[in-house]
Amino acid sequence: MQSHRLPTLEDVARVAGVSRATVSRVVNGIRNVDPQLHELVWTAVEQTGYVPNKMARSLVTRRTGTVALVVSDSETHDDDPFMSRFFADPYFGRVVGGLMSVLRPASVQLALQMVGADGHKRLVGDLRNGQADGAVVLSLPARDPLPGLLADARIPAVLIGRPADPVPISYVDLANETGAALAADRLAARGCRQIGMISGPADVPASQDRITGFRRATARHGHAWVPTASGNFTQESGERAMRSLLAGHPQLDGVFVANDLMALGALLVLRDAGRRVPEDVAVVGFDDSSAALAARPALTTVRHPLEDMAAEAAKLLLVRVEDPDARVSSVIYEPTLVVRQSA
Amino acid sequence: MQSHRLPTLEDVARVAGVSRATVSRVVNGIRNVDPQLHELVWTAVEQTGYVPNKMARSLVTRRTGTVALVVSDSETHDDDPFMSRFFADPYFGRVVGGLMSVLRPASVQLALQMVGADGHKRLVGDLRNGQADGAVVLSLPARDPLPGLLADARIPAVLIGRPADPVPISYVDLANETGAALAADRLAARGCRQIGMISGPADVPASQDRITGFRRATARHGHAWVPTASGNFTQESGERAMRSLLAGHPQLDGVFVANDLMALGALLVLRDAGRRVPEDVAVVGFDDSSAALAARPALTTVRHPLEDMAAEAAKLLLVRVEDPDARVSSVIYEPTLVVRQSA
DNA sequence: GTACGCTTGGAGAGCGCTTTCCAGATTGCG
DNA sequence: CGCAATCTGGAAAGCGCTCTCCAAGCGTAC
Repeated sequence: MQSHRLPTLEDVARVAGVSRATVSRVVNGIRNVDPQLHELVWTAVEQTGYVPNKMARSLVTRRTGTVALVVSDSETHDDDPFMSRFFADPYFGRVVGGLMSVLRPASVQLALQMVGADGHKRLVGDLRNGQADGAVVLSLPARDPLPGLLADARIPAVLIGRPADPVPISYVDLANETGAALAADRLAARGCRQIGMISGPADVPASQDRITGFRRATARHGHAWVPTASGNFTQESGERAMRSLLAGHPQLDGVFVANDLMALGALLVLRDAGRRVPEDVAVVGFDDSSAALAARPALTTVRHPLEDMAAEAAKLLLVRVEDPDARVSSVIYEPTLVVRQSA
Repeated sequence: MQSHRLPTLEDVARVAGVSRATVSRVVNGIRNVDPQLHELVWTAVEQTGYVPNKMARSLVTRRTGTVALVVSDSETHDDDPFMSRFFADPYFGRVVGGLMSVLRPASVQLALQMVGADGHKRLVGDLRNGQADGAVVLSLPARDPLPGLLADARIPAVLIGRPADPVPISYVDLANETGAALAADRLAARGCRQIGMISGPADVPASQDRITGFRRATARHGHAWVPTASGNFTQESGERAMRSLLAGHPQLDGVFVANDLMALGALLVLRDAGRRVPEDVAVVGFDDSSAALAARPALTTVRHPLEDMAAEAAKLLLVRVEDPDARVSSVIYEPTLVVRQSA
């Protein structure tokens, strides 16, 4: 084992009896190098245990081989504890898993970045000079200025979930409206007469789309008006919303809940209220997260292929990193309904 | 906005009319620099929009300001899909959240690294020359060689969960035995006569400790023999284990389940079998994950302060990065029992 | 036999930053 | 008032790598 200093290109060159340039060419597999020299160099590399220094390489190539996963919450102050709660959400893990599935084969690193309202400028600065080659952005709140800043700075970036305001930036998203419509159709098909909805926060695009899509579809089925209570995507808020919905509309016999976690809460409240699911009240969730399977009765829900979407985002980003002038593009995934027991 | 080239130290120096060295000193807050010059330099920095280039800085300082979160699964081949499943586990998110809570205030980046059996050597190589300043290791399988390799290479590293074999490396862990004993005490206090256990995989240290601790404590309470079924920490495996346990020991009136997810499964099976919880069968889980609260009845469980532990791991790592010769240390957390409804 | 084209390896100029070493300026004290 | 001691800012040497020239070396054709 080397004492302290790690072997450098120089060392390998000396051992192999060639110049640094030649070693560099061999290591990077470039150009025509005499096969004999090629061989010679490789043995020298093995022998010295040489590993190229990433920093030095990046300094000249202007490439880091890293992309950032930016969790942006512009409404949160930088040292708020809020965001750590976000990490516990299955959402986060699914995204990471999806990203990794394409990043790892491409030998690209993933660096985690959290940024609150105050960090936007610094983040863009850091990104601009090679903190990372690009960024996948998870924009929590509505009207996040970050996508715009990123676009202005010409930093390769891909959003997961469409931006609230139109911005020239690539993104992947789910056809949330279609998904919500699927839920509405199911409820209607079951013959529900009095349909309600538990929505997410009103200012999140994905949440808005689910509301719009659900309303439009129920209207098509003859339900002019759908009572709605809103939560913030946590189980607890789902319980609260269900309680209020039930209080206002006792004959409710079908409800669409904008995510599975809230649906879980709704299920508990319904049970406590003595309603059978799905006999008395049919429930449809959204996301098809692991919670949906864990629920009793198992949740009928709209499948949200988050892993695939994250993987696609990673692919788009990689393309964009390769060619910064590539066309801005978006990929919209079609949700499907997963029928289980709750509706 | 600059056209293409970002401003460098040189540029700032020219604008301020001083040398690069002086700008560097000011930017890094070093040495005595004339307050007037200091001021001058800062305005030049603002004016040019200068952001130090991390790569160049790292190249000379040998510091990256990044630590890696290594998810090691030496039993998995590098392109197995297994690990992506791991990300969806709340465990992962809790660790990330805990790490971030100390890394972010310290302005240290977190880079995600997954590594299977084949990647160990490369990982160590990459780490050794400045991929990252150190690593927090999440070692999934038993007998992972990685901790040893890391120690040999003198790479600052901290494990979450004790290593299977003794290795000179820092770690944080939970007093799993104590936790299991807490569960046993609770079951005994409730007057359970026929106690069973659903354990995790036999080769994972944490799992072993829970088994040992539970057996020892039940023995103290006069239960010489505890029937045990094992799972792999998933809900589904918990269901299976519960079914087999119930089949073999119909008069079971108390069960300790080695994690909450499996406990969730056990609860479902018990309900299907017509057993009331906790009246007929008392159930104690482990982890106090969000699943424990979501369960009905809410799960009595052993609290596993994973976020705190991860935060501590980050602190230990930071210390070690600062002083590589710091003493190897371990921090063991004491679990507590969270009594809810299931026992 | 000379000229010309092509291949191949080496020299060397940076990439942007930190940091050591030194010279010049300033101060304190005899 | 002079000399040593102290402080400040600049020049310059790298950190390890890539990549653009350039000079040989070789083969071919005239």
